[in-house]
Amino acid sequence: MSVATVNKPRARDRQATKEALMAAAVTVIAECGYEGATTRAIADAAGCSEALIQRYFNGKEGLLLAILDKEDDRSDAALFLGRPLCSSLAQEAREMLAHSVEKISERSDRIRIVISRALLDEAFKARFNRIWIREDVKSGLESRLARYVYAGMADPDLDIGVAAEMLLSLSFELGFIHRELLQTSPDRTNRLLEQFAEMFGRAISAPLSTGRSVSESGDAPR
Amino acid sequence: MSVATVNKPRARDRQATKEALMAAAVTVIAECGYEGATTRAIADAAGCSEALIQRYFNGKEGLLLAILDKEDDRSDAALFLGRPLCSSLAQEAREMLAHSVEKISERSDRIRIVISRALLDEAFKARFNRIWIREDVKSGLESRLARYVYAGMADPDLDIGVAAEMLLSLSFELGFIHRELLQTSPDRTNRLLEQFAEMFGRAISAPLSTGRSVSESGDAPR
Amino acid sequence: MSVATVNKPRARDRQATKEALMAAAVTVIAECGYEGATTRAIADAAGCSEALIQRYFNGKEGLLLAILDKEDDRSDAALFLGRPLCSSLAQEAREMLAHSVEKISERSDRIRIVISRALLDEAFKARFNRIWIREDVKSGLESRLARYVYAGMADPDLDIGVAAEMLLSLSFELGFIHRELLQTSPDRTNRLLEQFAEMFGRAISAPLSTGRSVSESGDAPR
Amino acid sequence: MSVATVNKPRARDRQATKEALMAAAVTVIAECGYEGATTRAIADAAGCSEALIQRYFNGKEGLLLAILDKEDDRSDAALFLGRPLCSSLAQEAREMLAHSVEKISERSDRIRIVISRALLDEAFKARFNRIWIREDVKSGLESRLARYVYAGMADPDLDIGVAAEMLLSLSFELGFIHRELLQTSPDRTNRLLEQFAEMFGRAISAPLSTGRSVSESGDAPR
DNA sequence: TATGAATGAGTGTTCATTCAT
DNA sequence: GATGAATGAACACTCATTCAT
Repeated sequence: MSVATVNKPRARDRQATKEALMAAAVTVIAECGYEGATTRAIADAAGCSEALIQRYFNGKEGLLLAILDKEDDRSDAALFLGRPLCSSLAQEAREMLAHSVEKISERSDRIRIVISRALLDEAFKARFNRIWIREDVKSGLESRLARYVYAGMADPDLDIGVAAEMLLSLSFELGFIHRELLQTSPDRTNRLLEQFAEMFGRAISAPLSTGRSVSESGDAPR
Repeated sequence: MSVATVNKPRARDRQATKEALMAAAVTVIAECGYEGATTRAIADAAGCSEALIQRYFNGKEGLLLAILDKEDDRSDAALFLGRPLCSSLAQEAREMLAHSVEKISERSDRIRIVISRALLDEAFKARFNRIWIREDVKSGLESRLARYVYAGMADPDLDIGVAAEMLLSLSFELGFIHRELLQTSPDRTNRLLEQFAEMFGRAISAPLSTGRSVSESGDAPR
Repeated sequence: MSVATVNKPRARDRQATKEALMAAAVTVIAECGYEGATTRAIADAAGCSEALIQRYFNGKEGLLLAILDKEDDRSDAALFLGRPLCSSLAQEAREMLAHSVEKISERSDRIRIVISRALLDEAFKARFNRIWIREDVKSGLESRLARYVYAGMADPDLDIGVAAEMLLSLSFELGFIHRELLQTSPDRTNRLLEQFAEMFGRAISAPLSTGRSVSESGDAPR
Repeated sequence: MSVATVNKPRARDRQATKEALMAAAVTVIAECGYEGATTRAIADAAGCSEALIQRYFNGKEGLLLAILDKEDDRSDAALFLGRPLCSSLAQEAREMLAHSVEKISERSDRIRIVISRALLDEAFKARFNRIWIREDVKSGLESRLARYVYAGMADPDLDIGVAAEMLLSLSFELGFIHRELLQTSPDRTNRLLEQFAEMFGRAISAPLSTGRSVSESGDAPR
């Protein structure tokens, strides 16, 4: 009614508003937790009205789901999988781990939110797994490892699938568990990364006589 | 008068009620999430009045903290660390992983609750890490690995600390991430465990010449 | 340009849309109650935009008022009042009641809505009564009854106005209260209608003092 | 924290609070309509906290149901039915109508609320009818009328059940429709009551010859 | 003109917490 | 000490309405 009535009416751009809400939600939830993040706070952060969370996402839960669905990004893995093979398995592991750690860290807020919720909500967990478990990524990784086997660099007796799984596990450990949960410093994470890669290389390298010879000596200590 | 008071459950009840509340809280929170778990539901599950959560734990948050503190259990790691060395590194890894996976699964509810919260609450995360990162466990594990090195079974050039960290990482991956988050089946988890152990053994085994020379000295430490 | 505008539905649509909105409102309100009926649901049912409720009716309340005003339909009562007199008062009552019950049932949704609201909203009730209480209908009915008196068929000592009121009361009872509120079956309603008509006939045809003296003659008519 | 912190903590009397809430609800809903009556306003009027509406009545709807259930009062009809017979049928009708009108007017707020809602809510209507349709009252009334028949004062050929229904209909018309909906003045209501009673008496009195004689003259006026 | 994006005031409801008993 | 009645602040969500396009 008075002069100061100019309440910015926000751009009338449905898509932009939806994205502003999703970005705001990630920020606020990462800070306050899912239930701690009020729709009011999210709307304020997005610079729009609370009601739009209901209209566009069918409520707060829908907003979380939309964030989860956005996690379904096929592009960055493809990027890595398309690169030429490395000169050694250790180097391959190093680059794969480094790539993963970086990608995870870029999306760490979203991942924290989504995993935190998945741990306590069965339905959400199921949906999360449908999106998170990337069989294409795993099989892409297996293909690469298979090429090392073919090149005589990796032990043909090993289960390539398990090796791929181990690499994925280590990347999640370094990129998420250490960095986001245990708060390991970047320096230490990098050192671990280097040495995990080294060890992984040794673990699946074509057997030098060592592995065998040692097992021949097979006497248990003590 | 004084006689009649004997009828009422007294003093010792306090401790029993506290524990009933904590157990109820774990159950209810695991089911509904932390904020989804109402004090009413917890009190009902514990068979007492809501007000006691206030009195005994200084509120709901205090109850969660009490649960976290209970995680600080020094006993089961000690159990494993006290066992005799294995006949091979792969076997050592196998037993360590199996032990961890079992222990984690026994406490999976509490761990899920606590990690879910730690991911989104900085203060809680700090407290969690003070309790969760068990330097004693890690150094115990390093000691065991060192004895394999001393026995010529492990590569003395490798960083024992990193190897221990890798083993811990793999155990968390298998015991928690796969079992609780990714819902990997027990069968597949066991298969992964076997092969991770195998690969870990190869990763840190002594290389060719070294292995031999040390293994010649082959007397078990201790 | 001028040709193209013909493609767009124009001018006459305004009235059609208004009526679509009113019809939709009756349907939706009858189903969900007045406050339960959202403008969105009404607009959807009418196949147009919510904003038109604002533009055309000046808001939701205005839409209700428009519905109420439509109740002001002079035609059907006239229809009945224009018919020739019946051969008996019971028959007159029967036909009048049947006519009313039918008319009420045709408009039962609108009536339910409007009465439900009138019961709890003084202003609305006043407006409702201005429209609902049809003095013309009542006096038309009185005229008819007067003609039965004139014909010697009805007791001239009775208050014709009261008799008309009684007939109107009974028609409302049968047509609305029984059918819409008490959910009396159509069969039972019809049986009541027959006998109410019969009793009404006896009530106003008997000469005053007769009650007792005639009872001495004790033969039942019919 | 300051001096003025003394927020009356209300008597700790569950039953009293429940009744205060129900009374407040009747008042507020009668004034504002069901949906217009906010739980906040009801709680304020009752002098307690909103939360108690949820706790005690399971929400606003439950509060309305509780009000409806209170309508289930067997006592006042019994009062009337226990009285001695009157000297005439007209007098019987007069007293019955007067009694009903008075009882309805005493509870008019509750009845308005409950009927207003029943008109637009099928489930509520069903529940309302289970409580409102008092077969015991109707059969009590029939018994009384039967005694007039036995005394030779009422026509034995008439359907006593229908006569009772008519009386109940007229009482509802006078007591509720006229008084609460049409806002007929008390004076006019009383005049109608007197004459309705008179007419009812004539309607069911033992038959007179008039009926016959008038029907004999059977030519329709006009 | 008609639309639909946007809003803000206000809803019923929840819940950890307090406190008289 | 233990209870449960009571609370108030805060919640997600609704909806009639406004207004730029």
